[in-house]
Formats: sequence, C-alpha cells, structure tokens
Amino acid sequence: MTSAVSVQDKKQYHHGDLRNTLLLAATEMLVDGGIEGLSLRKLADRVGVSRTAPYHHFKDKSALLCGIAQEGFKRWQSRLNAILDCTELNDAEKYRAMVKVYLYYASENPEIYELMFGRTIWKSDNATPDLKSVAYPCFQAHVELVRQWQQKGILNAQEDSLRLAQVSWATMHGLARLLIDGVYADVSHLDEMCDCLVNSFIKHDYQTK
Amino acid sequence: MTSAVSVQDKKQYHHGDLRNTLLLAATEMLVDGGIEGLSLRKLADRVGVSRTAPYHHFKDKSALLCGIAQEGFKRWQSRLNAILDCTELNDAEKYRAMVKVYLYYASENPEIYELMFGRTIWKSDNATPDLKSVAYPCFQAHVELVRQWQQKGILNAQEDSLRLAQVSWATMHGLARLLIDGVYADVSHLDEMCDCLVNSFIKHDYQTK
DNA sequence: ATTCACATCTTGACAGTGTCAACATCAAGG
DNA sequence: CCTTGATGTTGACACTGTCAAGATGTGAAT
Repeated sequence: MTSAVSVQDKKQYHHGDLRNTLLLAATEMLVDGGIEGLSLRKLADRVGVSRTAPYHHFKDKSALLCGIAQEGFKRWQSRLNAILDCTELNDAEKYRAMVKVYLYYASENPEIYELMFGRTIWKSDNATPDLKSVAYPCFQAHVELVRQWQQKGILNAQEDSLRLAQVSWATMHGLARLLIDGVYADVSHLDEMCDCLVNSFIKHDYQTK
Repeated sequence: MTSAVSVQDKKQYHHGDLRNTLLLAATEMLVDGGIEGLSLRKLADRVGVSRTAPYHHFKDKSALLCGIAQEGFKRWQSRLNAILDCTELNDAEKYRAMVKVYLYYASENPEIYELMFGRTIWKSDNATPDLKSVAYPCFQAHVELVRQWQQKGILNAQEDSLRLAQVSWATMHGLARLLIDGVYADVSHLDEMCDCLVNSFIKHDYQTK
C-alpha cells in the first residue's frame, strides 16, 4: 500500500492526463465564453496547473484549438455516417437529412464550428497536419457523395462534381455562418431555410419536401 | 495670409481630420497584415498621434472596425448599382453579374469583407447603429431583387422570397468564406464556381452560361 | 477682449494576453 | 544508481485595449 489515496487526494506534480484534460476543459470554456473568452492562462488556472504547462502538450494556442476542431470533425463525421447508413431513408431523403443535420450541428455548436471552418485556424495556415488529415478527407467524402447523387439523378449531373460539391457545401457553410454570426438569418426558421436550400439543388422529380 | 505653411509643415496639437485619417490608415494596415495585425497603438503610432487619441473619435476598437466596414458596404453597393443600372444586360445576366462581382469583391478585399460579414463585428452585437443602418437595408434590397427575379421567372417563384434571399445570399457568402479562409476552395476556379452557383438557382430556360 | 466651456490630445497606469528561457521534479531504463 | 527525457514551475518580456487625470487649443458668449 504505497500510495492508496494518491489518485484523488494528493496534488501530484505530474498531472498524468493533462492533454485530454486541457482539451475537455477548453471545450467547456469555449461553449460559454466563446473563442475570444478562452485564454491559455485561464484554462491552465481552471485545470489547476501553471500557465506554461500546456506548452508541453501543444505547440501553441493555435495547436490547442486545432485539437478541439479535430474532435469536432470526428463528431460530425459520425453524425453523417449515421444518416448514410440509415436504411429507412432513400437517397434524396439522405441529402435533405444531411443538410439539416449539418446546420443543426453548426447552430448547436457555434464555437466549435467556428474552429472547424473559421479563419481563426485556417487563415494564414495555422492548421496542424493532424487537423488537415481529418478536414481534407471530410470534404473529399462530400465530393464523392455529390458524384453519387449526380449519378442517381438527384443532383444536376451536368455540373462538374467538384464544383457542385464546393458550391453545395458553400451554401450550407454560408447559412451556418449567417446563423452563427447573426447576420441576416436566425435559427427561428432554420427548417424552412434548409428545405429551400435542398429544393434549390435537388432535381425537381425528388422535391417531395 | 495668416498661416500659409501651417497645413503641411507645422506639427499641430490638434490634428484636424483625425477621424478620416484613422479610417484611411487602418484600412491600409488591414490590407497588409490582416485584422489580427491591426492594433490601435500601431495605428496611432503610424498616424503620428498618441495611443489614446483615437478614443475621442471612436468609442472603442470595435467602433473603428465598424467604420471601415461601413465604407466597405458603400463601395459594394455602388458596384451593385452599376450592374443593376446597366442597360446592356438582361435580368438573368444581371443576376450572374451580381454573383461574380460579389465574389470578386470579396476575394479582392478579404479583410474588409471579414469586417462586413464576419463574427468580429456581428458576434455579440458589436455593430454600431450606423453600421446596422447600412448593413440591413443592403440585405433588404437583396430580398426585393429576389422577389423581382422570381416574378420575371428567373428564380424559382414557389419559394418564399425571404428564404430564397437568405439561401442565395448564404451561397455567395459561403463561397466567399471558403475562398477567403482557404478552406476547400481557392480563387483559381472562381468563375467556374460562380457559374455553377448561378446555374443552381436560376431557372433552366435562362441558363445561357 | 476675456473668459468659460468644450473638444481634442497627452502621459501614466492597469490588467490582461501569448510565449520564451531557465530551473524543478519525477518516472523509467541502462 | 544515476542519467535522460518528459513534464511542470516561476520569472520575464513585449504586446494588447482601455481608463483616469491633466494639458492644450478653439470657438462662442459675455
């Protein structure tokens, strides 16, 4: 019985799981307080560790934010897969469902969404290689989806798949930004806007709405 | 001839036109250096005035940024009007032209665009009343345009005008953000993306491309 | 013309930030 | 055992936005 109470009671010099603890606490602080309100010093304080301790786990503040964004991508991807794997939906319904889930995810996690796709990380190439290795395939998968939907006659097959993927993503992205930043749109009519979006891209035969 | 040389030579205690000078210099600093690189202190230094002088002309940093954004809205509106007033374009061509000019304006003035529509100002309601009085009518005008295009059969008349205005604006906005922030799109295929965007919204009879 | 009020500009100060350098502590392996 | 490297700590620096108090000039009213 060398140290029976050490796990809980003893304040240990080495934290043991600081990296994860930081990511978790930072995400919490992000939810209430926003990116602007998140400082490394307050974060360290909250976790009960010195100001510069985080620097042994993240190169700089930007790297920490990339870590949070990464987690955001994973959660989005699992939500997306849940839709694509759903056997009760046909392809057109899957497209509509994807759009709605995308926008609900964005409006429910505005700060994380900002990190995933905002200038904070991407402008001036602050993105970690790790983050890129999640973010890029995420879009590649969308391009592939668009291609399939085009083949099935749901999306306009005359357009180049990559361009259509960029434009359709941009529409979701733009709507998400307008909602999150509170410019020209708010969540009160989110469903209607989603339907309007889907109807604009989907071929008329499938506009079951 | 009381003070013939005073305008240029004398370093005066009172600047005389500080507000405009600040706006101008800040815009310059914004172009090279980005929002992150613009600090009130560096700005004041550059203009040759003390740190806190700007506070007599702008309530805080945010108010200064609002001033720049306001100027951005004015310039965008004049560009838009130039298109709408052009007699050589039919209505469908005007829509296509608007989209292109919007995206070129955004990609040519990324930092100003960020101020006009980005979270820096709009998140947490930092926008000046003055700014709002330019930004809101700007969207109202877009709604009205959409309504007219619907009546002329260019845009889908079955959709609610407001929703369609939000979604179509969101598409331009989203594309602009992807371009500016360097996520999933770059300017090298801007024209193609614009055409793809227009084709997605415009009725088939008018897709002259 | 003098005075008074006000707009404008200044210096000083404060709390906060990210990050580097130097040092302390501890776990693990030769 | 003792060295090595991962991890945590304190001190320091330069930078930020912003407030308070005082200096300076301008214009209007007396």
